[in-house]
Formats: sequence, structure tokens, C-alpha cells
Amino acid sequence: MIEVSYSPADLERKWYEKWLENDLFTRKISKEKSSYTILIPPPNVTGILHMGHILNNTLQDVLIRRARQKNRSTFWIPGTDHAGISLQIKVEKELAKEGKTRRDIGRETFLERAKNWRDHNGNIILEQLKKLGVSCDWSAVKHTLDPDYSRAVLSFFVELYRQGYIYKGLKFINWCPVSMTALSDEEVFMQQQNSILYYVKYEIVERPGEFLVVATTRPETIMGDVAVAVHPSDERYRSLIGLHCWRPIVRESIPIVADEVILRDFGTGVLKVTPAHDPIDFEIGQRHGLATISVIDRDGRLNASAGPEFQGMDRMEARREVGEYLRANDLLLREEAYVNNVGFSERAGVPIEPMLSEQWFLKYPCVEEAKMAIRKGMIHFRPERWEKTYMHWLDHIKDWCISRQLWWGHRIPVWYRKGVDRKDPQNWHVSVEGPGDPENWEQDEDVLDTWFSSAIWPLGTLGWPDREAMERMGFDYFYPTADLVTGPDIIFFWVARMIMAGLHLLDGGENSSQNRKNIPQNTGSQGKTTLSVEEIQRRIPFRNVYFTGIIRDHLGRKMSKSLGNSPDPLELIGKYGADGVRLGLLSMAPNGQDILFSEDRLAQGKRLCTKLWNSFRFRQRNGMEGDHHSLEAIIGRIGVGALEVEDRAILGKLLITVKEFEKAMDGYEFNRAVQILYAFFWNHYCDWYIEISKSRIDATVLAIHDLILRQLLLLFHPFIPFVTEELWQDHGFGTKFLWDELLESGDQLEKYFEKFNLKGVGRLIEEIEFVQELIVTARGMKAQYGLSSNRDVQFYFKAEAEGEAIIRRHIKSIKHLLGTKHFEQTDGTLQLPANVMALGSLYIHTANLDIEGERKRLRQEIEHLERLIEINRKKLHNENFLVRAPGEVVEGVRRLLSENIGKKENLEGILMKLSLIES
RNA sequence: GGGGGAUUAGCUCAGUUGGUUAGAGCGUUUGCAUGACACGCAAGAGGUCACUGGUUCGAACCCAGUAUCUCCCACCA
Repeated sequence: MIEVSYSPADLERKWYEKWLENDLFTRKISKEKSSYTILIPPPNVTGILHMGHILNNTLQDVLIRRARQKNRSTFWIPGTDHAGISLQIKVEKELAKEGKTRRDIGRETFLERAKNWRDHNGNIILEQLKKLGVSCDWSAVKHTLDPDYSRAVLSFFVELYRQGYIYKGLKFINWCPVSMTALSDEEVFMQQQNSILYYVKYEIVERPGEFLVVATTRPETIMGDVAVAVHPSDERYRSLIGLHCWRPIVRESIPIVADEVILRDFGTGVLKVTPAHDPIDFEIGQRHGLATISVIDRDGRLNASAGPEFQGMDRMEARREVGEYLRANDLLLREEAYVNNVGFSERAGVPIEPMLSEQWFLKYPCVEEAKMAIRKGMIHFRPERWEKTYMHWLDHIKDWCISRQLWWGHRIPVWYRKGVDRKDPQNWHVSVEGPGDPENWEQDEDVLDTWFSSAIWPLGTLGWPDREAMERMGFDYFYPTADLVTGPDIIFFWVARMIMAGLHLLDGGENSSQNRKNIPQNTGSQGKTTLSVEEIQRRIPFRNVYFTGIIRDHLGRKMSKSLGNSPDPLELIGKYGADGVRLGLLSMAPNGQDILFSEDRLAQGKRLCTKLWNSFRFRQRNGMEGDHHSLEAIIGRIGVGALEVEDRAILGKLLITVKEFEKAMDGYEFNRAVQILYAFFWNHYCDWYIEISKSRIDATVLAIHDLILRQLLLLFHPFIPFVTEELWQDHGFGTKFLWDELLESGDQLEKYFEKFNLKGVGRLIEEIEFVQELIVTARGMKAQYGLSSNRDVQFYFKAEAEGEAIIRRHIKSIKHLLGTKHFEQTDGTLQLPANVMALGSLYIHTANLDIEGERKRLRQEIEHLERLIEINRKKLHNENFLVRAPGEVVEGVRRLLSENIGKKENLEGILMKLSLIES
């Protein structure tokens, strides 16, 4: 027997321990089953558990457990991400407190500290996830800086390098002056700024006293100007092209050039050309053979080229100071407020500095194949609309800057021969192992973008590229993975890159070398794919990507640490139980829409668990005789001859529910699936069937309860694994863990139910609905006359055609549910308050009859029916409707019309009878 | 500038192929210690489905436009 009250904390702890002890989650390769793999989106070791993780991992757990119930061999691969820049910042902050920088302690000591930090904090988040009940295979846990995974990352680099996809180049990149590293385009977000547009006067050398006016938001870069540019056909300036003007600060003569890219209608139509600090200017500089003068250093401060007044100043300070200087020296025509967009570093939150820098770049491989995988439906996105976003990105893809000037991460596996020209690739050594004579080489100082290592997550976690490790992990069996659950915010960062990496690298097994030959030096060439559809199919890292919504607070704001609006998931689990949190979150959540978080829904989740618990208490109080161990055994206890209409109706309803549930789950509509179960369990089973069965509990009825409860536990299990496990074991439904039980499909269940003769169950359900209508109406009448719901009241019923038989069949239940001993049939129309329904007219006996009130109510009721009848008639008089609408719809309206007319006539009769009293 | 999403009850949201009189939870009103459950039961109130047109026998749903909110991409210096 279960405890009196449901308390999640203890039982959740108990079951998770037992699950682990019994090694349930460890992958098992079994030839007769198909595999089902999920790859966890590895949380950052620096991250703290937030609601997004909870949603994400609940979904994955639901999918895994559901796949398990369908007899698939499941494997959920957990792990963590080393979080390059983020962890480095954390350790540097610690150092700063001691008044040190990373350079003070040196690379090796720094890395020791970083590892320490990770080892102490990095697994917290996985431990927290266990509280949620996640069924990850913990024997397979992987970290992106594990030695084997690191080798995989380096292999990835080396292979791409050898094939020409990775190159070193001098290009404009996004420089973060705080983190002091290059960033990829994806790590920069644009933010609207209230800036000032400075109109600066550049005196024309050849025409002293005359000025060209340049509008700029970045006056601090004036010292880097090497020209001013105008549009070649701009009448205003045509005569000046070829002349020169004076650079206003660090005064020097610079040419006036013409270039097509200049926008005539922006500002004054004159652009200052600063090749070192703006990519467009750089291109102009290239076209006109101009020099490049850098005035801002890597730390965001102005250097010697900026002149002694400004040297050493921070760029933002310099902007104000230069403005001041221009104003003071009559070099400023005017300034105006201006709103523009500025790129910010995602991590450090400061404006990035466009900078010319030598970095490692990746030309993406298999771009066309990656598009094809989606277009041909080999990989499916849910919701589908994200496919468009993905395609758009791939259509405009640019080379990826993969080097970072950090220490924490995978160090670039490139060595330069000491004492010779570093720029010459002849003097490079690129390999996973490094050169055999390391004393003669220096390794590249930089590390790889963390996302570069994430790109091979599906491969590295399964042992790639080490054939032996792949064997051990079951690569051939478990790859490709099935469903990836992640947020749409990392569709470029991660999803797209994993697809390309998988497609490119996975030339697999025996014919690997042959396949590799087929990969060209450059797949960027328009629209051509070199992989066959079958080959793509085999290489893709996953078949479905489920994009969750982003969880927002009740005001619609993104949850963030700085706003402090993110609730602590562990606190919530303490309050509502992991089951309650899981169920609540799923019910409010994942239709792919953003989710406004509401704690109420979690409370609702817990309430359902409590209700489930209590329904078992009801069942168990009525004795536990009989065999519960299997569906067959339970069905065997049901006496088919003893089945009443309500029994067959609830079994039929269960069957319908299971089928609807399957459809919702197959379509990844989890909130709908939950809702379907919820409605069946609460409204049909608890509110109706349990109540109606109370008046006739016997062995058959108890067996029906067992059957329904058993299926409910199985159906609810993926969502609320803990409480269902507890109830399953306690009630003796099985000796194994619920995890190991298969769920009967709707079709299978239908076969089992054949002996119940559920053919035409629709009519049975309809009959029950008639009875429910009667009950609700009668209760409503009691309430209307201020009679408490459990008071014995006299009812009279005048039945319509089939009503009499139905009432007779259910009379015991009706009396029980109405709490009355007096429910009598009558033939005549009575002078009592009445309501009319499909089955007939129901009268309630009351001493204090309010005739006026009743008549008013009846008249309103009649008017309402008249309106409905009018609508019905109109439809039936419309020939187009009769011809074009499907027969059953027309039939429905006909039936409704006659029903409404019947009701109206009955009401009119009652009204007349009541009127007689007065006269 | 380009693209996506949203707009349904006081609040949060369902409503998947267009078909009777639009649903749920929370909140709210009223009644109830009735055999599991007051984290409950019962009965109610509450909606111009953003707006304007169109298609259709029939529109919350399809189409066009408008408004408001929101996200992503691009970046005009």
C-alpha cells in the first residue's frame, strides 16, 4: 500500500539511485532492436542550471524513455563543453583579485588553474540534471577537453588543413579588446547606439580656405585616414578628384579619390578612408593602392601613430577628446545626434573593433550537401520554419575565423620551424602528434574556437576517429543519432556546423581513402554536390532537430543572470518535485514558440501527480486481490458478462486516447500529448468513471481500474518517471523497472480489447454523454434552488423516445451521483421547475417555487432555442449547402434542428403549465 | 533594408488538413467535509477569435492588406 500523502523528494531520490544501481541507462547493442541515440547539447562547464536546460533535458528524457517503451535500444550521450572564452574570463577574474594577469603566471600555470576550476565546478551541472531524472548513459560521459576528444578535434583540424579548407590569412576580423581575441561573426551581436555624427572639415591642399566636409561617427580614427573618397559621378565633388586635402589631426596631405561604393546621400557624400579600421575602407584602400595606418592597438587604446596628445587613450575616451579638439580648432562644422548599430562582443559586452589580423580561417566543407540534407528531408527541422533560416545562412556563408588568442582550449596543431620565415607554409608542421623533433619547432600560440570542437560532438563522443574506440562505443550501431533537442539560437553556431562536419568527415570504414579522393579542394563552388544522396543519408549526424522555444519571464524578457529573473530550477524541483516541474514545463511549453514562464503551471504538474497518487489510494482501499502482473492477467479478471455500458465506454475512451496520444507524440506535439492524457485521466477517469463505479464495486470493476491505471502509468511514465515508477512497483504491475516495460500500442490494445465487444463504442460513449448531461443539469437545478449538492431531492423525469431505456439502464448510478433516493418517471407535464435535454424533461420538486422567475428563465431559454432553430433552418434552406456540404454535416444540422424543435415544444408546454397556476 | 513569429476569456495558452452552439489551466462567483484526493468535488459567470476586405454553401483556421508587439539576418561610414 502506498503512503497516505505524495511527497516527491524522497521517492525521487530513492528511484534515481535504484535506476543507477541497476545500470538501466547504459547502452546495450542488441541486433534485434533498432537503435535510438540522443546527443546532449553539452552544457558549458561554467554554466549554471537554468530553465532552458530543464526544458531541453526533459524533452530528451521523454524521447529516450518513449523510444525505450517502443522496444528500441536507447543511448543518451551526456557531456560538457569546456567553454573556452567563458572559463578563461572566470579564471582571469580570479587572478585579477590576486592582482595578477595570466601572463604573470604563464601559460602552463594558467592552464593548471583553469583545469582545477573545471574539475571543481564543471560537473555540478550534470549532477543537477540527475535531480531531474535524466536517463543518460553516465558511462559514456564526455568532455570536449578529454584527451581522446581533443585528439579528435585536432584530427578534424589536420584533415581540413591538408585538404585546403583551413588556411591562415590576413583579414578583417572582429576583435574584442577586453578578451583580447578574435571572434567569429556569430559571436558578435548588433546593438543600437545613440551616437554623434561629427561633420569634420578637411581643408583642400590645392585650394587653401576651401574645405571638404566628412561625416563620421568615429573621429578617433581620423589619424588613420589615408584618403577621402567621393562618388565618381557626384557633381558636387567631381572637380576635386585627384586633388588632396589635409588630414585634420596628425596633419598630412592625403588624396581625394573616387570610388563607386560611396553613398552620395549619406552625410555629405564624402567618406574618410581608414583602411586599418574599417573593412570597406580597406577595400577602397586596396583598389587605390593606399597605405594602411593603424592607430588603435589590440587593447583598444590609441598608439603612437595617433599622435602624442591621444596616445594611450582608450578609444571611447579618445572619441570624446578628438571631438573636443576638433571643436577647439575650428575643424568641426557641426555635430548631430545619430542612431546607428554597433557590433558588440557577445561575451565581454563591449563594442568590437574591426581589425586587420592574421588568423586561421575555415572555408566550410560540404555546404551544398548540407543544404541538400535538409531540402531532401534527410534531416528534418521542427518547427519547419527554421529550415529557411538555416538555408539563408548557408546561402550567405563566409569563412569562419577559428583561431582565438586564448589559452584555454585546443591549441592549434601547427608548429613553425625555429629561426626561419614563419609566413612560409614550407616551414610549417601540421599534425595531431606534433613534430618528432620538438626542440626545433614552436607551436602556434592560439587555440581553436570552442564551437570548432563542438562541430564534431556527434563523432567525437562516439570514439571517432579511433577505429577501436568507435567499436567500443558502438559507433556503427548508434550513429546517426535520432533526435537533437536544442535552441534555435545556436542553429549556426552548432547545428549547421555539425551537419557539415559529419558530412565531410564521415567517409567511414574500409573505403575511406577512396571516398576522400572524391572530396574536392573546394566545395564552395556553386550548387554542386559531390556526395550521393545515399552517402549523405549515411553521414548525417542526426535525423531530426527539435528546436525548443526560449523561456522568458512573465514579462516576456529573456531569462538572464544579470536581470535576476531566472528562477532556480533546484528550488522549483524542491517545491513541486522533478515530476511536477517536468510535466508543468512540458504542458506550457514546447510548440516551438517562446515560452512565458509561469510557476502556476508547475504547481499544476504537481497536482496531477498528487491526483494520480490519490487515484491509486482509492483503488487500493478496495482490496488488492487478484493478479496485477500483466495486461493479460488483469484482462483475465474482467468478467465480460458483467460489463456495463459505462465500463465499455471508458475502455473505448482509453483506446481512443491512446491512439490520439500516439499521434501527438509521433508529431512531437508534447504539450498536446500531455493534454490528451490529462483530460482522459482527470475528466473521464477520475471525475466520471471512478465516481460512477463507486456504486457497484466488484471484481470486474476493480480489474477495469487496474487496467486503466496500468496503461496510465505507462503512458505518463516518460513525462513523470519517478511517481509512475513508485506506483508501478507498489501496485505490483511488474517486477522489473517501469523503464524496462514495453508500452502496448493502440493497435495492440485494440486486439486485447476484442473480447469486450467495443464495436460501436461511439454509441456507448454518446449514451454516457446523455447521462452526464442529465446529471449536470440536475445538479445545476439543485444549485439554482440553493439545495446543497448532497441533499436528497425529489426529481421527476419525462423521457423522450430512447430516454426511458437509457435512464433505466443507469438509474442506480444516477441516484448515486445525484445523492437522491427519489428519481421517478412521469408521463405528464408538471407544474415544477424544469429543464429539457436530449433524453427528455427533468423536474425538480421544490416547496418554494418562484413562478415568475421560472417563467422568465423558460422564456429566455425558448428564445435562445428559437435563434438556434432559425440558424439551422437557414442552412437547410440554402441549396448550395445541401448540395456541397458533406452528407454527415447536413445530417447533423437536420438532427440538431429536430432536437431543438422538440426541446422548444417541451419548454413551451412547461411554460403553459406554469402559467395555469397563476390563473 | 530582408525574413520569421505572435495577436483567441481578467492572466497563460490549446484549437494540424475549413463543418454543429470556440476549449483548457489559473484567477473569479456560489455550494460542498459525499466512500482516493480541499493540491479536492460540484455548479456558474466570463469571448466582436487584432482590424479591413476577399475566397467559400460555410472562416478563429485559407488569401490579400492594415495595425501593434516580438525575434533573426544585413549594416549607411
